[in-house]
Amino acid sequence: MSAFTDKVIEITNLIPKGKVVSYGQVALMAGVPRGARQVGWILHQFGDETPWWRVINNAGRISTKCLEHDANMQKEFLEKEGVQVTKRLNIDIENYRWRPSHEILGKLALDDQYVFEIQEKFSLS
DNA sequence: GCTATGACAAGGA
DNA sequence: CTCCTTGCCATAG
Repeated sequence: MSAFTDKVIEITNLIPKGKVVSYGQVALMAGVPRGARQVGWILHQFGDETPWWRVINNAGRISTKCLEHDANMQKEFLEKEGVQVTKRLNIDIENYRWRPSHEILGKLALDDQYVFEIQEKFSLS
């Protein structure tokens, strides 16, 4: 396992119940700003040890294709936690997005400058 | 070391 | 809003 993989799993486990994040956001926090695709790939492999259903794409849509853990299952998991999901698998991501505190970001072995950039990016919109 | 493969993202049609 | 294209980058083979 690489450091990147460890980070992704660690971060995913930090997502609070009832909140969601985008793949790109996880990648950003893991230190690879454009590693969104890898995040999806990793969650597919380690889905049994992470709350993978709290990670969706930035368009607010569920995009899993996995037969073992399909979109309908993810929809039910989220609704059970209080997250509204439409029949078209749409989610108001900005309303449920998890905005990690500076303390949490600091524990991810990231330098302060990087942490600052992340927070600045998510404080917008 | 090189190519193929995505549970993505963003911008254009 | 929905499709399509291009850019991305860690893994697998």
